[in-house]
Amino acid sequence: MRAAGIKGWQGIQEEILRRITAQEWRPGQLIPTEIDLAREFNCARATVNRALRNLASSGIVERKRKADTRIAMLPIRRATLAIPIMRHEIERKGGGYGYKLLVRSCDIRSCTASRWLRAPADTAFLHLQAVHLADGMPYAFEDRWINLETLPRARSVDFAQVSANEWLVGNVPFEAGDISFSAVDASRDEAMALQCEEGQALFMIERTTRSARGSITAVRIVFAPGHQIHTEI
Amino acid sequence: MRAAGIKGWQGIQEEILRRITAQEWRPGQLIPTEIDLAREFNCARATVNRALRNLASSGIVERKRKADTRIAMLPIRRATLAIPIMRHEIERKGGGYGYKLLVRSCDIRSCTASRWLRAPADTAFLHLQAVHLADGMPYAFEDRWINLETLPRARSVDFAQVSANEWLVGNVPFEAGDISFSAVDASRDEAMALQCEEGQALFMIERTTRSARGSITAVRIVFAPGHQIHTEI
DNA sequence: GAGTGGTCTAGACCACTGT
DNA sequence: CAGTGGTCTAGACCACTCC
Repeated sequence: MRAAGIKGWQGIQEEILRRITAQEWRPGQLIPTEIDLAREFNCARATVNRALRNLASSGIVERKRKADTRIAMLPIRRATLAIPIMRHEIERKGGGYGYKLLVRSCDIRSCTASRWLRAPADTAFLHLQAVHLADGMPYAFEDRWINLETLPRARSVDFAQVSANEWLVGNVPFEAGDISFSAVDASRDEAMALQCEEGQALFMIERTTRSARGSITAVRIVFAPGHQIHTEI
Repeated sequence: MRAAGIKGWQGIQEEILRRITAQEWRPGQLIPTEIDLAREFNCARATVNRALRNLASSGIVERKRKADTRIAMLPIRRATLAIPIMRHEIERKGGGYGYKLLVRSCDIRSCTASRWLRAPADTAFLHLQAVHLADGMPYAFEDRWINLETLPRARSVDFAQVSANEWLVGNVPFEAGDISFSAVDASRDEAMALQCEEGQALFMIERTTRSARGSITAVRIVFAPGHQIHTEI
């Protein structure tokens, strides 16, 4: 007979969480093996596995093979946050989307961009600057470098109508990359583009993306004052 | 015979990603059912399910039951970021951790905090302000409200030695909550606590946590200038 | 070498949802 | 009502790692 209320892998997950928060299992402690838990909960090992795998992806437990059975948390949590396309984000908030290209320079060499994208120093880039608008008001300012060695097609694209953001989504092999979030004081250019005061605090996202063939693009996006991103745990 | 190189649920995932980026399957389009894919890849449906479930959790595909079979992406990506304990974060960066409690006020009523935590207007709170230090330098300033109705134990805790951050981890039932990230101009208090200029751009995290018994705590953390959080996709 | 987690399979039942 | 994804089971093999 299974304990009352323990149903499915989610039920098992909840029971494990309960034991952790009730201090029955303490941070750093090893917990029983999948087989033992399956016996206890009277279910298949795969079900326990699913629960523990999910807990591991949330950072609640750590799993290694063999005697490093399962270690309970050294408490870290993971939050997942959505990285939408700018136009979708604005339209979801009920705003009318607008886009204005400010700068488009082809075949630029930039040490900064090369280092950022870990590309050879003489790599040719397409440099773009643009503003995304919500109901006509500046929403975000985007400063982007596109690697023309790995993405020569971009050379012939006029980014006046379609933002690089959207074009890349539809035209680029699946990407990996890093993302950073931080806060910066608005530079003169950014203040001008976003119609805010110089020095105002702006939320910034920097990201690089790369494919199997090499680095693709690096972008720095600063949002109009007050922007925030939100997620639930 | 299975197609060359397609092995396991990860292989299936990669093949699906390849088809998406190769434009064989386009954003918004329905893709074959699990059963059909299992036949094609010559594997069990559970294996296909695992691949598709993972893609769904990354935001690459959307899944609904029945005819809303599987819709390929309206391209959103999800990043997961770690939410560590302040002390661990600082120590991982190689800094010596320090902590200084600035304010501790018990049985405070605050309309702002009540609204923030969706608690009744006359809820009693414990109000804390503290600074986290890395190698003696201000690292983050924390302004926290703890709901004494749901967590009366907190009343008797002296948070001078152990940060609320850590105490809560070890003493509070498993939590849900929201997190927001934004950028703010340093207030006078924050500038003082962080030894920076008033008005400087600071990275801010706001989060609330709640348990089954009700809301627990709300906290606003501002980091010293230059702080950034990082993740990979 | 033995034990553990990672994964796969073949089959099954259920819940939801569009027709 | 029928079809789809969500989940569970019982059994199996493999890779890695600790002893």
